[in-house]
Amino acid sequence: MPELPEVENTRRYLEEIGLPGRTFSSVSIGWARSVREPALEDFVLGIPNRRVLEIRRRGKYLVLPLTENDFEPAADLILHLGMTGGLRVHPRSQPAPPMVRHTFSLEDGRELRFIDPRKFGHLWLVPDWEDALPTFGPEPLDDSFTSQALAKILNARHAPIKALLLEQSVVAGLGNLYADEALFLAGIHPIRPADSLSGDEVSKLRDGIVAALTTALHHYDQSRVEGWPDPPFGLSTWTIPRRADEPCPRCGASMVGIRVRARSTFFCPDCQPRE
DNA sequence: AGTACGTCCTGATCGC
DNA sequence: TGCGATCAGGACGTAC
Repeated sequence: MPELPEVENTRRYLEEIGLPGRTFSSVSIGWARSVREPALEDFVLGIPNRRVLEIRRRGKYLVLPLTENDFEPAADLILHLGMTGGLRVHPRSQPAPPMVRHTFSLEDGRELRFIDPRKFGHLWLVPDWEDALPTFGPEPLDDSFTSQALAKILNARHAPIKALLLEQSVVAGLGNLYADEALFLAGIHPIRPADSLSGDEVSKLRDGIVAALTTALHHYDQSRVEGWPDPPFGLSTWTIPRRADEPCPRCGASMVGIRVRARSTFFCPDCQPRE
């Protein structure tokens, strides 16, 4: 699933293939419900003749400031990949892969293709992205993501720590897989109430989050992939097994699978004790 | 306000 | 072997 490392990998891919500086000529929306804002006809009218200034990321969202005069941002195009979304830039002559839901044509003869089998991805075209999206928690790869900042948030909440790690208002960019990975690296049981974590545990959790994300990013940087959904999604080379009864990579005990907030959750009962 | 759960989607996998 | 049922989960709406 596209989480922070997959979205960041996509961002770097779009930079490397030279999307910044390119101008859209048109857009084709193949699934109208993907467009969150504005109305579909206004979205389609707002794309042509606008140039991509840069490609930014906030949590799992990609933000593309667009301009008409090369300097002043005229609007922000926001892309969210949902669960199965991916972006590709191909020559228009190249056959489109399956499940392309939206196509942004570029003036250089290429197309930005939004692949999204399950249609959970979303698009916005707004004056200012910060006004269109809800409040985010800290960006976990920024210097501001300290254990003190994390503790302040977690100490005020009693829900299972796993559930809170999935909330973008707690930490921006974590999803189900990296939340499990971070808890494993920190040695913390996923259903521990957030406000029961000691300062030392919160510190280990912060480090686990950073380690899980940076390890994945390093993996993607070693060999840039076009991003989810398309193999290689190489997590199997380093992540904890997401299947019950498989051996814990650290101690060999059988991994346990439970559900937290209707999300599949895997942990090692020996490395992540309940108490 | 904090917490919990249903909903949207469809391809892959499970189970009888 | 075949086919219907279940699973997967990011974010939001609704309910308590």
